[in-house]
Amino acid sequence: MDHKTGACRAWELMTRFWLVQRGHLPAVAAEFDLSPVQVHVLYLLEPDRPVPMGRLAEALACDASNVTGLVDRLEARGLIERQPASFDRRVRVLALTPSGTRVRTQLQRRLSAPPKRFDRLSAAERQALARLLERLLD
Amino acid sequence: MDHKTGACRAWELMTRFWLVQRGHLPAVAAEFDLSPVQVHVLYLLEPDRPVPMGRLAEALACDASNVTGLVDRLEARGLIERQPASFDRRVRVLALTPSGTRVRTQLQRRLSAPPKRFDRLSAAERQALARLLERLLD
DNA sequence: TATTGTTATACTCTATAACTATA
DNA sequence: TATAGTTATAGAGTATAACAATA
Repeated sequence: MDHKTGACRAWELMTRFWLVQRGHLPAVAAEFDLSPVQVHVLYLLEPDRPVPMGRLAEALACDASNVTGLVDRLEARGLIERQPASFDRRVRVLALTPSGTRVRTQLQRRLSAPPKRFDRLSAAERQALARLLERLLD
Repeated sequence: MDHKTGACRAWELMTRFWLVQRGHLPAVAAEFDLSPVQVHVLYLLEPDRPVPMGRLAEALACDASNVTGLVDRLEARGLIERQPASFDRRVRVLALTPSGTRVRTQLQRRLSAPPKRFDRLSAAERQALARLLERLLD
């Protein structure tokens, strides 16, 4: 019982954290003049790692038709571009433009900046947390 | 330096987790025939804890005008209801209906169910994680 | 005067269904 | 035949500006 309770408590807190952060995303996105989903897309597109459009739909858990418009608007802003895929002529892969790469770098820095309440944990505790999360997230 | 790196690594992983979960939300919401933001609203409305509409806008980091339509649709489905606020006649507070309370309970159970990869951590590690997260989230 | 919530408007996000090109 | 992506369409989510009621 303690076993199960412990697991649930930790996961419950992870869920709470996730939903609180979800509430912060619109404001963070607005700092970059982006929408929440645009932030998510940019986050998923790592530099020099083109992603097929279908893979994006999977990661966002949305319909493929939705990705078309999403990509249209990001492409119109010059942040990403469609490229043909060498392995299959039906597939279009997405790559960051130089401009998109710069925005993504700033975004990553912004998202990775720990909030001030992180000070509550000592260096050792932070490392312990990082190790636990690493094992949890692959 | 180790200090700062440790903090960033842990937070970076929290951020990664958050965005991965964000990708899962549409599918979870669909299980309940809800949209992601509707799940978020229901999660924020605890039973017997009426919330002013303006507070909801804050928590979602969205404009107040947006909350009107959001609440309209949830109210039309009989999950929540607007009530007058005793302390200020301009304010409308939101409360779960009995039906909304039931849906929220199921939702909470669904969201709190730890994924199978939680097995990677021992009971002691899960407790340690829960303790660290508790201190981090207030 | 300032604030809470609504309305009108416009644009983005999203899914469904039908389509094109390729496999 | 099956799959990747697009188009057309409709509805939900979102912000801005103007408004009504109340503080």
